[in-house]
Amino acid sequence: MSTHATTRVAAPTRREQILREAARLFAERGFHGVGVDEIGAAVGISGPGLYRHFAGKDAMLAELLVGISERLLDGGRTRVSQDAAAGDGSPGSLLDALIEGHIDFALDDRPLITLHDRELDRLREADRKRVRRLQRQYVEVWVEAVRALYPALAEAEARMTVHAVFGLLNSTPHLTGALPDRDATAALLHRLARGAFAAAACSEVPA
Amino acid sequence: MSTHATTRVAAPTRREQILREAARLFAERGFHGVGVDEIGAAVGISGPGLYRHFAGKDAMLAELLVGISERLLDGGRTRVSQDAAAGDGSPGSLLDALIEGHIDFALDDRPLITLHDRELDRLREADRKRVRRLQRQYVEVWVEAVRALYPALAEAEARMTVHAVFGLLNSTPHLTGALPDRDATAALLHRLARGAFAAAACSEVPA
DNA sequence: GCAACACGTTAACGGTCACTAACCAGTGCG
DNA sequence: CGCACTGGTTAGTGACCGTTAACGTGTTGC
Repeated sequence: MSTHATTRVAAPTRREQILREAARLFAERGFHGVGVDEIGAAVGISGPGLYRHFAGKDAMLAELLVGISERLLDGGRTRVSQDAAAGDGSPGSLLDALIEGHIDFALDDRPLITLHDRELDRLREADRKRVRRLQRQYVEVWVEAVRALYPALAEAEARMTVHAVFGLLNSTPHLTGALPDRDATAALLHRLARGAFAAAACSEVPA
Repeated sequence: MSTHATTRVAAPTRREQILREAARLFAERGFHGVGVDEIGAAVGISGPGLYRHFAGKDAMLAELLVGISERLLDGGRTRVSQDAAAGDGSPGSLLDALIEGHIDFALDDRPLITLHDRELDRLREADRKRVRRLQRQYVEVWVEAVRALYPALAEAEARMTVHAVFGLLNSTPHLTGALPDRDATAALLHRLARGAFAAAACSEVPA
C-alpha cells in the first residue's frame, strides 16, 4: 500500500493512524487497560504528543464510537436507497444487502465492532446519547427491512431478532486468531443470519 | 470455603454476596472501571474489608470467570447425560436441551455472561488458560450435538456456527432494561438459534 | 473469664496514569 | 532574516487506586 499515493485515498494522516492503533489497543485490553503512552508508542511518538491531535483519551474513544455508529448507519441507509432505486423486486434483496454490509464491517473492522458494544459506557453523557441515537436508528433501518420481508412478524419481536442477529454477526472477534477463509466465513454468517430471520417469522406464537 | 454450613443452600454467605455485586459492577463499568471501595460499599462494608474474603480484586474476577465456565460446562454435560439416558429418540432433543440451558443462563445471569467474553484478558495467565480450556470443552459439547443432528455439516463450520449462536444467545444483555416477558423472550431466542443451525446445515457449499 | 478468631474499621503508602508545562526543531513565508 | 505555526520532546504534578498496617469488637470454645 501506498507510501505516497499521489491520488485519492491519501496517505493515512497522523490522526487516522492514532485512531486505528487506539481502536486496536482498546479492543485488546479495554479502554481503562491501555495508557496514553502505549497508544503513542504504537504510532511512533511518545506519550503526551497525542495531545497535539486529541483533547484527551476520552476524545479518542468518543470519535471512534461516533465514527463507527455513523458509518454503520450511513452504510445501511445507502443500501436502502440503492435497493429502492434498483427496484428489481426480489423481496429479500434489501435484507441481504444489509447483512452483507454488516458482515463486511464485522470482518474488516473487528476492533471497532468490539469497542462498539463494549466501551460505550465510558463516554461522557452527551457522546453516549449521540451514539445510542445512531445505534437506535441503525436498528430501525433493519427492523423496517425485516418487516417488509416478513409482514406477519410483530415489531417487538423483529427488533429483538435484529439485536440477536447483530450478536451473531459480531461474534467473529471472539474467534481467536485470523479466520481461515474470508469469503467462506462471510457466506456462512450470511446464511446463519437469514436462517435466524426465517425462524423468527415462522410459527410466530407457539400456542 | 463454607464456615460451617451444615446443610445445602444456606443463606447467601458474605463471599457470595460480594461476588454477585462485583459481577454486576464489573459488567456495568468494566473490571478496571470499578474500584474496591465501590464493591465494598455495594455489600455494606467499606474498602479493604474485602481482603478478609479475597486475596485481591484479581481473585474475585478469577473466581467469577472460572465459576461461570465450570457451571456452563457442567450444565452442558449434565444435559448430554440426561438426554442419552432418556433415549427417547427425537433427534434434536439434545440440542434443544443445550439451547434451553444456555438461554436460562443468559437470562438469569446477565452480568456473568457479559463478563464471560469481555474481561477474560484481565486474568493471570494460569487462570486464563483454565477458563479458555473450559470454554473450549463447552463448545465441543455443542459441536458434537450439532453434528449428531446434522452429520453433513463439516466440523469447522459447525464450530463457527456454535460460536455465532453463542453470540446470538448472549445478545440479551445488550437489550437495555428488563425484557418484557421472560418466557416469550426465551422461546424467540430458542427459535432463532434453531433457525441458525438449520441454515448452517442447509446447502453447505454454494457452488 | 479469657484466648483465639472472624470480621470490620481507618490511615497510610506506593505505583500508575492522564494531563500540563516548558521547551525545541523544522518548515513556509513576508 | 525573522516569525509563526505544527508537531514533537522530557519533566513534573495531582489524583486515584489496590493493597497493607495497625487496630478494634463481638462471639465462641475451653
